[in-house]
Amino acid sequence: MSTLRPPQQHEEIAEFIRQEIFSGHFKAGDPLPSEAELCKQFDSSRGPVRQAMSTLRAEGLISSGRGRRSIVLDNTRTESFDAVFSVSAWLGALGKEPGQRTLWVARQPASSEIAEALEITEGDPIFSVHRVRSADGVPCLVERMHFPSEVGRLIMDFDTDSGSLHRHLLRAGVDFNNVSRVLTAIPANEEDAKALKVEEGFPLFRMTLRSYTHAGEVIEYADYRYRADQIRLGMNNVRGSSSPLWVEIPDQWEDNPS
Amino acid sequence: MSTLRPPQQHEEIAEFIRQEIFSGHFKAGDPLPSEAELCKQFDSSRGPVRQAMSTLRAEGLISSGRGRRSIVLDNTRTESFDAVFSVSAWLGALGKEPGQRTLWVARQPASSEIAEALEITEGDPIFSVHRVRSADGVPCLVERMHFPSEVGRLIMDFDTDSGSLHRHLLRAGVDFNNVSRVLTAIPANEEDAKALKVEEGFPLFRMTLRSYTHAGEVIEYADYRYRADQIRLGMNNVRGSSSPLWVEIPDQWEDNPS
DNA sequence: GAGTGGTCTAGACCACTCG
DNA sequence: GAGTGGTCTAGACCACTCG
Repeated sequence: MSTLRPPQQHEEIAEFIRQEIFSGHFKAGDPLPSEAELCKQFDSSRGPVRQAMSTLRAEGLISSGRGRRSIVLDNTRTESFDAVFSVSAWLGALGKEPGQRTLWVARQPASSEIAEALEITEGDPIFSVHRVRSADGVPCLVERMHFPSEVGRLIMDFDTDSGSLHRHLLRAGVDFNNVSRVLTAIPANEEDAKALKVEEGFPLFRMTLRSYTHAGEVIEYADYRYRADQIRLGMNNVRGSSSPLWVEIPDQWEDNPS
Repeated sequence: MSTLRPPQQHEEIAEFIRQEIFSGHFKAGDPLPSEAELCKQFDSSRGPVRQAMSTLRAEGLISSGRGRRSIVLDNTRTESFDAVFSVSAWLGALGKEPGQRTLWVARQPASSEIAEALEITEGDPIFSVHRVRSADGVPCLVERMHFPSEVGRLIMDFDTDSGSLHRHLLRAGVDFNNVSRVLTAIPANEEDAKALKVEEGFPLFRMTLRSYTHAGEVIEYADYRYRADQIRLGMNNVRGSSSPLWVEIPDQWEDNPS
């Protein structure tokens, strides 16, 4: 439906510049056309042009400054919101064929950890799905998703071996508005080890994710584990734009083994 | 100097709302004042108000949508650009006392790895600084920074045991415009192990960082290593805003040990 | 139907960059 | 001094939400 909506002017302008960058017509370091030129080219006032530039700055594609042309930055990979919380979308964007094998699906009472993450009461019913995800057939990460019952109910008629669970939930009208993720490291447990074909204790990246509705209700808590030797996480930041990102030292910092 | 510039209207409005959120007057889930109300309150037209809202959306503090009030999101920690590339600024923001002990400083020819990262020729002179950084006196990360000679020259008259090197370089007029970071995992080598007081092979987070000028020249290549059990990295993303972030699977993916 | 934020116009002034 | 992007005004129309 949103794909049928005629694109807004500022979206058209941003998409034009994006395509020029990705296709290589605008190269890293090149100055962009001036705002005045873009206004003429798109028969637009400055508002939509500036909104497009703002979008591209937020994506880390360009850098702007008073008195000089905006220029194209070097790093062109950025993550769409979908890739942020859908493994299928993420692998698809990387040009890999996503696969999945269900380890188990359950309707169960929430453990204290999951209850806290979902902001419900311990013992409340939740739906859990554990899957191994693969890229071009190679096991790539273990995915453990937990949903409160009003969302989990929508999974009952979904074949978890068949692809993107998030796409299914979006189609069912679930209002995924924003996500919060935390990355740590953890040794592989028995289930991880079997699924990823490594030994127990092998170092893994652990990314936990909470999805919220616009109203702030938690509708998903998920735990993704990747082999730490097989993944890279990247970030681009431009001066003047603060990014929704943070790094912290947990409180048990003082514990100093070895 | 930039701190002496009178604040722009949109900055005042954004700062007002930010303070209301951080002080707890506006709580998670609360609706913000309408744009019309903020226009009256700040005797402003809609432009600056909308620009302030856009800033706060990019910071992950609020969520907006057509037809309804913007609301305050739950996760309020965000990273300023300074914290992105200055360990001193980052620890300061966490309320910890930053410390540093210089391991060594050298003017040396660039290795092939560093030359590639700095986009110079192998063997060109570079300045390197290796330091152990601590938080409240506890060793916290190993920092290895490499600068091309035109920047590195500015370090000669800086006491590397005395604090923020980036602040020194900023004052000297170095144009840090944007940074690109990559996070991976790596086992501790001998120098890491001694500095962080762990055994060789202990799992570390490795964050490499490249800083660029507005013109796209690389002015710094740095390698930070943290104990993987002592750090958490977080990200907040709102639907509709794509963030300058990516995750990838390196090419040697097929190698499947164990 | 009243209120809201998203989009857009057409103008203005300014700080800054660059030749 | 010409050109540029940053900021701001004062208006307009619209899609959407909500009671």
